[in-house]
Amino acid sequence: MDLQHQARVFKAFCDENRLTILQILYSGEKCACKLQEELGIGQSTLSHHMRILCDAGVVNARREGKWTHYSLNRDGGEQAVELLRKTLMLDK
Amino acid sequence: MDLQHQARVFKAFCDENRLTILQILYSGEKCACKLQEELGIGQSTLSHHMRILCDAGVVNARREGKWTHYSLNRDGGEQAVELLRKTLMLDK
DNA sequence: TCCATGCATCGATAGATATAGATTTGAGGT
DNA sequence: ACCTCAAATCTATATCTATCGATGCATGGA
Repeated sequence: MDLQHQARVFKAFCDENRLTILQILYSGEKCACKLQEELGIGQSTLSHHMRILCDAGVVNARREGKWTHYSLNRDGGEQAVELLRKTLMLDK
Repeated sequence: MDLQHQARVFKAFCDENRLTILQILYSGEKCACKLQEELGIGQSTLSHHMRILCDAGVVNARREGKWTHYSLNRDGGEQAVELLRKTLMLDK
């Protein structure tokens, strides 16, 4: 088991801004500028959080021209839940 | 939704030492000294991690005389998984 | 091709976390 | 009551993370 990878995935859920981003994305795909506006944070800070969420596999990024649109990744989410179940040895 | 509480629970799984502790506890209840020995960390550091795990509700502490024995908390684990499912809007 | 714009990356900094050593607390044992 | 020992708490510090501003890098339009 790759503990480092595991820790990296769960870090996606350790920050209040990232949790808020997930909540916003539940209502559908959103542009980066929209997320930045709703959170009231700097552009580089949002980019930092989106990278962590994408790396964890729970968010998708779709590039369309100049804009990047983000959305929830259901499969990645299911995998994260499964990973937590394994971590806590709740499989059976 | 209390994002702060949510973030605090998931922080339990963001550290490699804490993930290792969970793995060790899967084989059954363990004394603090045993965990400290297996991890090769200081006593105060282990106490710090155990506090985070207990506060997150995924580990139980049982005081028996001078020793404290730690074990996995199944219910707390299930709740953490449920919380993650809610966070990722995977409830159906 | 040059400029404007959206986003990633870089550099710096403040705040949070992990760690260890020292001290305190609490439960036995003498 | 005193001593001993296990574990929590305190204090200090090094590392990590979140944040912002500046810069770089694309893409699209003039």
